[in-house]
Amino acid sequence: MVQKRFFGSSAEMYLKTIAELAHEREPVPVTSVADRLGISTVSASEMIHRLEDRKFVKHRPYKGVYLTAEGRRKANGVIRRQRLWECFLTNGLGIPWEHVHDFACQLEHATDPVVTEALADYLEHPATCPHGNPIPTADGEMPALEGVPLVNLMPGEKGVILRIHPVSEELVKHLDERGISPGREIEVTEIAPFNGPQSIEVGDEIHVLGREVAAHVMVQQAADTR
Amino acid sequence: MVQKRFFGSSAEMYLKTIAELAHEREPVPVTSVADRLGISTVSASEMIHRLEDRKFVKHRPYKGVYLTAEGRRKANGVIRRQRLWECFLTNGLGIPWEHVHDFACQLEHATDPVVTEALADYLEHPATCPHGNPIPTADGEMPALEGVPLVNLMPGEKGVILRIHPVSEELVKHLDERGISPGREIEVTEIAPFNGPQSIEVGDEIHVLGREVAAHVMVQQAADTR
DNA sequence: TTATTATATTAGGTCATCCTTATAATATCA
DNA sequence: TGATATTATAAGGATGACCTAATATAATAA
Repeated sequence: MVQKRFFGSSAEMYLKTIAELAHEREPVPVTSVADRLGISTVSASEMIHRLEDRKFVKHRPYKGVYLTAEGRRKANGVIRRQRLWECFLTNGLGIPWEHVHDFACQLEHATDPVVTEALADYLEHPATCPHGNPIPTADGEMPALEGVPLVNLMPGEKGVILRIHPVSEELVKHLDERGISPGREIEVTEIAPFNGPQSIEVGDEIHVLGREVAAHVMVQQAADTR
Repeated sequence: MVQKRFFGSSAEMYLKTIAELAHEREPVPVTSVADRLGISTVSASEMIHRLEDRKFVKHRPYKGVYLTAEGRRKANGVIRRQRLWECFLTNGLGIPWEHVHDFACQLEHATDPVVTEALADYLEHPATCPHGNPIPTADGEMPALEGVPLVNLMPGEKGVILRIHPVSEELVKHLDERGISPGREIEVTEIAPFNGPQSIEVGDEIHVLGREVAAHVMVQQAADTR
């Protein structure tokens, strides 16, 4: 029987999206939420009001949305489920890591807490998903995040890729095609003028990354040894 | 992003339900479908019309519903996903087999074909789910079913439990508590008068099963050696 | 064959989630 | 400060999946 959930997968997507956007900018503009979810701002606004009624978010008109403590807990729960599924899909089922994001996104809304925790046990409580992003704890805490956005590095600076913010499958695929994945060492060789794209050395190759893309790649910056 | 499916999980539940009820009686009365799904007959009727428009079922008023070839393929796809998940939840995650039914039911509607087949590979293509029910093939064929309903056995007749029709978690739990699970040998010791319940010997114990329940237990009947 | 029961349909509603179009309010920049 | 751009809200609709109550029709059993 199709069970009635006390709130639908849509609401979960909103909370997750707000949480993901929140550590780029807080408060999160409603417009960004709408864009990311591919819906109209009117609909997003509507839903955010409903989420506010249920005390999951706080909306400051013309500023943006914040998660409440409860909302953050819920959002982290969703993210936990998604990232655990990503681990399983990649490591268990052998699905290429650049594809698992969307599959996991479907599964995350259909996963009972009992299944989530059994899955975590089974996977031996991984610290991160295949993209390198930390997996929230069972009680809804997000582990502290390290690293700086790749886009902040200046020419000559080096680092190790920590994680890729999985905004979309296209982004992940784009990076994967350029050999950029967690653990790889990179060096910024050049930045084009006028806030232009970065040239990045990965292994023996040099790739050019737009700023938008590089903003979603987090690196552990190496001590500058020039 | 929440993807738009060309039809929702509800429709999948209808098809699955019709398929499950079909080998008890064909055509399947709309009332049975409604009962099983816990919805009104009006709603069921409505949805069945929609499914008929899409050529998944054929409805004969006052008789019941049949699946079309296409509908059966779809239904078997859903059942395949569910039963594969049941295998994983039981054998992989160690969730007790009497609990996995509902969890798998949630997951089945959120599972991409790519994931389904990767899962099947991972599980090494099991023939049956933990309840003993056959898993349809990737192209939507349901393997032939053996066995007779336990309720058909007469006192003195013996057999081996092949599978339990997973109608509900309660049914499975009820049977599990009485030691009735696939592979067990049983003997009918008595049938109470007036179409009453059966007494079943399992191991050293004797349990009494209502006819409704016993109708969902399929057995491989042993040659009568009295 | 008729009365009873089972099944189907019609009409009118609810709820969540989305939409477009139009207007109002605020922010920001020149 | 005033003009422009951004953000919010209001109004009206659409859709899918459900509901109840009332009525119509077919099946079945006395």
